[in-house]
Formats: sequence, structure tokens, C-alpha cells
Amino acid sequence: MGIQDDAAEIRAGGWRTLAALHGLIDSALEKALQAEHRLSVVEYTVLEALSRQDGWHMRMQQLARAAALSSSATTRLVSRLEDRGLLSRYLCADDRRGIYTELTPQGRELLAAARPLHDATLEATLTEAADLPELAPLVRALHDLELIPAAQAKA
Amino acid sequence: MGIQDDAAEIRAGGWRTLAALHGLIDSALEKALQAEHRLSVVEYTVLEALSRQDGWHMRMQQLARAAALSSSATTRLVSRLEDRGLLSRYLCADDRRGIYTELTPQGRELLAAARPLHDATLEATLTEAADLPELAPLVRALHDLELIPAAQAKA
DNA sequence: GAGAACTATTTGCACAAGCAGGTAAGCCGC
DNA sequence: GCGGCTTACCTGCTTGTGCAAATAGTTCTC
Repeated sequence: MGIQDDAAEIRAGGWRTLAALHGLIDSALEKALQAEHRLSVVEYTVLEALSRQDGWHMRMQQLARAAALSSSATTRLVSRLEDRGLLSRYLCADDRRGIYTELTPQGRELLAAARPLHDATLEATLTEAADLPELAPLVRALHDLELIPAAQAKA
Repeated sequence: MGIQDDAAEIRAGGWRTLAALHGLIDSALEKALQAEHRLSVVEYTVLEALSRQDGWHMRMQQLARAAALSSSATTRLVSRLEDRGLLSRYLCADDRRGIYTELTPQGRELLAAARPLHDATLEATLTEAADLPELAPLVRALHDLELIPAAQAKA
């Protein structure tokens, strides 16, 4: 096995670890948010991304990138949330192809209610992962990252 | 904003970064493997996990954990791969509830053909991510992880 | 050693995702 | 200011997923 193979194997191992930790956190958040607030992780992510915007509004495409979704999936996701009264669509004045989405008061309320659970679940899962020898190093590394501006995080 | 909130915000930011990098890699691998070998990432993961087993066989539940899938999804995933002749099922002799899956020669062949593309895509995507200021720290951290034994990686 | 409790796998169903194709709106050169 | 190209969003269709219930086999208890 040459140097090339070693490097590839190291990357593959890192990717397995990353995927494992991601899966652990994702499914824990999914269960918790679904059970308590009937929200999926993507839905929470969208609400959270919206709440972080200056004017609390975003265009569909921005939303799609923030949630790492295709535009068709974004359309339906926004429709679901709109049906539940958590956000509303309205046309851009300047570019009438564009559609803005904006949190409603209920949306902000639900987000405020869900955030503590989200954060607590995240903390609990990270703590749990820190006890697994194969995940612990990545958990430590995550902790030491510089804090990332949210607007860029999912670019 | 108190110390509690700061800690929660750091964890949330780390989670966003982790999710962003995961999404980037996952979709790059998905596209590449799908285009060249009609394999999804999970399917590749399963073949790869099987190839790494001593006797090249695993039970459904092990497979489910290795792929981070529910057991029903695993059933259907194995069925798909079995239909394509990439692996085969056979009953456990000692515990007849259990079902072993085993790579066929074609399965090993396809895996051997797909692995270089997988590894190259992974490398390219990590390189790309290292150029994004918000992902670069995590990429570096990944690189410095200890190599994880594959059998445990997705536990 | 018969029945209860548990485990491994499969199946029915509902739902969310992506892709490809459609429509409406803006932009650009002439 | 009229075609042609591009962009933004929505819809039809197919596929993969999870949950809950069904089935088959094992183990434990008395």
C-alpha cells in the first residue's frame, strides 16, 4: 500500500466519522423536534435561517441554499410552513419573478419555543458522542472551530 | 447574552458547519457515483462495509447500523443490490432468524471499479471545501483525526 | 416443555426528495 | 419595442425513507 492509498484511506476514514456524527446528531434532532413541535430538521433550519436575516425575509433561492435543498423541495417546504401559518410569501416589488418569504408572528413564536429543545438536544448528543472513542476526536475538533457567521455556513 | 447562550451558539455554529460540509461531500459523491456506476452513496457504503468484513458477510442489522438506515430501508436496499446481482442473501445456520448478505464477484468488481472515483471525488471536494473560509477549519481538523477502524465508524 | 417475551426481518402506507419540464418575468441586442 | 436567452419559481412523476404492524424464530421462566 503506497502513500497515495494511505492518504485516500485517511480521507475515507475521516468521511466515515463525519457521516457518523452527522447521522447521530441529525436523527436525534429530527426525533426531538418532530415529537415536540412537529418540525423536521430542515424546517427548523429554514425558520432559523429566516430569523437570522436582517429584515426576516429571504428569497426562495437563498432559502434553498441555506437548507441545502433543490428548488423544488424548497417550494414544497415553504408551502408546508405557509399552510401552517409559520411564514408567508409575498412578491418582490423590484423583481417580480422573485418571491420573498417572511416569518409570521406564529413562526417566530414556534421557533422561540423550539430553540431550547434544539440546543439541549444538540448538547446532549455531542456529549454522548464524546463518549464514543471513534467520534470523540471530531467532537473535540468541532468545539475548537472558530464561530462561523450563519449566513455563510451553508453556502 | 450569557455564557450559556454563547456555548449554545458555538455548538449551533459547529453543527451548521458540519452539516454544510457533509452536504457538500454527500451530494458530490452522490452525483459522481450515480453518473458513473448507478450507485447511491448509501449503496456504495454498504458494498464497502461488506468488502471490509472478514468473511465478506454481514447480517442485516449490522448493515443497517453501518449505513445509518432503518431496518426497513435496509431490507429494500439489499433487495435492490441483490436484484442487480451485486450481493446475495443466505440464511444463518445457527440463528435462522438472521440473514447474511455477501458480496458476489460482480459486487466486488463494481466496488473495485467505483472506489477510485469515490476517493478522487472525496479528495476533490475536500480540496474545494478547504478554499471556503467557513469550511476550511473543519477540513483541516478532519485531516488531523486519528484513523478510525471502519467497523466502528458508523456505530 | 409450553407459553410469554424478545429479536430479526419483511411489508403496507404516507411523505419528502430530486429531476425534468412548464410558465411567468426580466434582460439584451438590434 | 420585438425576438431570444436567462432566471425564478411551480408541478408531475418516480424513488427512497421511516414508522407501525405482521411474521418467523429464539430464549427465558416456571
